[in-house]
Amino acid sequence: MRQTFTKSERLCSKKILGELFKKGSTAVGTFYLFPFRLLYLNEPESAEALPAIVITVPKRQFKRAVDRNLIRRRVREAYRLNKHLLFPPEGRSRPLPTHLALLYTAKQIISFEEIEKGMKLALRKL
RNA sequence: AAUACGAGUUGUCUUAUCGCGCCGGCCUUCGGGCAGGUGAGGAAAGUCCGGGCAGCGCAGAGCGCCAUACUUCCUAACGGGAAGGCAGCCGACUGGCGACGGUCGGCUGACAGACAGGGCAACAGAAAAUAUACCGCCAGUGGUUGACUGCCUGAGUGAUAGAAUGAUUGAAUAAACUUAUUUAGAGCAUUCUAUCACUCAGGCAGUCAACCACUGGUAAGGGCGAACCGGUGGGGUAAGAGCCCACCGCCCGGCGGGUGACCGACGGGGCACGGUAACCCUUAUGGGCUGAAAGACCAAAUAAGCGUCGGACGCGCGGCUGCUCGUCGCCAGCAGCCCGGUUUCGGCCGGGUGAAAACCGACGCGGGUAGGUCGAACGAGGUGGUAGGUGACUAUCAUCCCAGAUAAAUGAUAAGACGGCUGGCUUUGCGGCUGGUCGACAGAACCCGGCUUAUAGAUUCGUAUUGCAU
Repeated sequence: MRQTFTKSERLCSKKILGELFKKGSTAVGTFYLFPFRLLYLNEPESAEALPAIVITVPKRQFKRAVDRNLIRRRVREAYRLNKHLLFPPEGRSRPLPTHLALLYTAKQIISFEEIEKGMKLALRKL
């Protein structure tokens, strides 16, 4: 599959974001896997589309906008290059999430290889 | 050449793979696809000033609040900038006995007003705001001490003169060498007297010095302080003092120069007028408030409301008069009308009459949520030339179009180059080969003009110092 990352794959709606980050919601699945915390949401009616994702980097940890930009771009690249793992050749056992949030939780800027490693594990787990 | 300081410029590059936003073009099964173009900064940062723009507010005036504060200019505007003035500091040269000044260069300055008014000033110090007098200096008075001078008294010493006594010596005489006597002279010693000198003691007087006390003069000097009532040199004085003089500084005056801040020489005044306005205050000037999450528009959903249509349900049953129709009654239609109670009025209640509304559905309007569009990328615009201006800057001509996202693009990875640091091998050396590591500060968000702050490295110019060569 193509390694694109278009607008439809980005989660922009404030409403869905609010739903995703609402505490205690049963519809939201979550797990932690270094260096990310993942939040995801299923909506059955939109079946085979790619999920819309959002990446967050905490401002508390990284004061400079330059640093946050760098991390976000690395994470995005890691997702873009590895999102084919969401569609294993033997077929999915669980329904594909429609909305996905990637929260960067590491305390410092880490290299692209490490981010990619974590991203692969996370996508396989999904 | 190196280093330091100041002013400026710049602030990594290339290729490959996979991607992203925007633009117009083509294709499209309307989901999108294709190739092309384009895509972070000097500070995009801080959000400290100023403006554009937008909404709201707004008769006029006053008070309050905030900001600014040497002058002139620049600018859309500014708390920004330019040029200039003044003050302070530093450097070089230079004049003067000195206080202090002159010229050039650099740096710094919230640099309006302290006779409009009020307030404040720790500690130290004698004294801190109508000055004062601690030490000191000077004069006078009194006392003490000392020194000197003069006089008086007493004592001592010495000298001179006289007298007395004593021995000695010379001469003469006598006697036996020696001795005796006489005589005069000389000096010596002692004593006394007188005079003189010196020393000591005492007294009196005077002068001087030191100390103490008091009275007065003084503010030169010392000392205190952030600051204390002009400074220097001379005269003057008991000591001193603008007390007097010259100069320096200050104040006042008109004159001249400058757009102005201010400057200049001249004349006058012996000199007063302390600091703090970053305490209140005064004066002058400016400021309406809020910010693009402003604001405008489109608009799924959806509440109230409105309109149209349709449906369903309910109401209709009181009285009188007249007219019409009618053979009369009954019935029907038309027209008109109120009645009672309370109340100041408006009006209210009940009844009556008439009308409307109330229910459901559909559609439309309206409204505006999700979402979207604009605001919002041609501008106080960039670059170059010409002209004006000391300059900030302005005018004009030519030329260019240069990010536009919106949970927010401008990237990720790899390789190489370049530069810095560093290790190894090699070379007399220049250098060569090879490995490692690092490549600053920092990411547009409505747009401009400034200010401030951050910044590895490279580089230009100027100044200073040092080294080398000539």
